[in-house]
Amino acid sequence: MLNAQTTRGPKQRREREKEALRQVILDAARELFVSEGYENVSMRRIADKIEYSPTTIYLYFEDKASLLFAVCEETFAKLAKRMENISRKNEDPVETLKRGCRAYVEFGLKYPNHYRVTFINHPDLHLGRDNYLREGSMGMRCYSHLRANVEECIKQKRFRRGDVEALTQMMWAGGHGVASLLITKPDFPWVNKEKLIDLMIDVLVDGLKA
Amino acid sequence: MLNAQTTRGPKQRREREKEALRQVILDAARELFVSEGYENVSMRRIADKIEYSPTTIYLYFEDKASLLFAVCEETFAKLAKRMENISRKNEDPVETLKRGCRAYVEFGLKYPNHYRVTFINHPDLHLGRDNYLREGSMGMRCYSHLRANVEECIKQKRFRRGDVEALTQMMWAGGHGVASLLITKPDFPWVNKEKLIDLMIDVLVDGLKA
DNA sequence: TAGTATACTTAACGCTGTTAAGTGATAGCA
DNA sequence: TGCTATCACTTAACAGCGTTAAGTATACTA
Repeated sequence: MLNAQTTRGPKQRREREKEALRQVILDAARELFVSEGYENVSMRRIADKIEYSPTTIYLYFEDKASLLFAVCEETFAKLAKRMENISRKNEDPVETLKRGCRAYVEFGLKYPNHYRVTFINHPDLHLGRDNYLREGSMGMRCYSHLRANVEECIKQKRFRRGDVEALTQMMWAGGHGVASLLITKPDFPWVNKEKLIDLMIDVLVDGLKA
Repeated sequence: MLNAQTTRGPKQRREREKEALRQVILDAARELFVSEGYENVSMRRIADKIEYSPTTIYLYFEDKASLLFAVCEETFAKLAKRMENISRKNEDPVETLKRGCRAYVEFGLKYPNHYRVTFINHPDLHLGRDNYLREGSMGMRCYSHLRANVEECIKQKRFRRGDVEALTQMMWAGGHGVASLLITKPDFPWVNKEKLIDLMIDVLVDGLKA
């Protein structure tokens, strides 16, 4: 029984090739989505880039939104990793929370089109396809991490208020407000971006402190 | 010279009729945009609704985005009025600021599709068509009003910090963060909406207080 | 009353996401 | 080794989109 449950053989080779093409499609889509924005990229353009016919993509992804969803999961995973690194380095929970929020906003500013499609636009939302923050997703992992941060601050009695869930959502909303406005309204006469980010985080934390 | 610079006559009548049709188009567009969202409404659907051919719309508006822009101006005007009413009623500037922010967020939640197109989505943004907050626009009027609110708080030494512009933008970002997340992620397990709104505003103001 | 300007429509262009049907190679079995 | 069925992929098409060029009546002017 040499070939039972092996990773070799023609069947396995084809499976690997399928997986490889899936990744090629995903890479092409990510590159185009990030550089030009979801709405400005057509399935035909992605197909052109990888030198396959447009319909081939549909053999690997249900539709355009699914493609976007897969790309977003990768992005979220990166962000989650980044935030977890910050937690490991720092001891003070309040400082960790601040740095985490900062990392979140700057991540958004660094990859604006990515942030757009992941946190702002949500195409086909109204159709109940809001998978981006479902249980077990990378987005939820980011949220849970932020939540743990906030919880630690409360546990150590650094905050005056105690509703973990509400406080987490408020911190998220504060970061998202700054990030999304800076991204979607680049022509507005903003004060210095870094200053605005710091101000939001500092004021929120100040307002919470015991 | 009875007819010199009069408001009557065939020429004037036609002008009035033109203006009337413009408003009919605008009303139809607003209704569809608000109930179904900008992206899900086609020019042909608007045309059907008013029983004209699609091309007629282009005699009154440059393109779909212009139509949206006109609708947004109306929305902004409503919001501006609402905020100005609050200022007139209240004496305490901090309370006024809080109520103004609250009004802003609740306005967004009441007209989510309107808020989407006005503050979140911005189609054709990347093409430099970000007219929504240009000088003299209704959007800018709202912002200026908020700014005046903040300025009054600072003048009366109710706040610890003094950068009017930065503080205004932070308050806006806080409100926008809550509004946009609640609108774009309705499936997320939010805490009570009212509570989240109040929390954000209270914590921000607390963090600013002298 | 003839001619022109105005208000609107018809038909089309080049896109879009998506799908049904078709093709050609390959793998497994007789 | 030869047949068949499966698999990976493509071609062609559908129904829709925003937008525009060209055409047609109608109403006003001279």
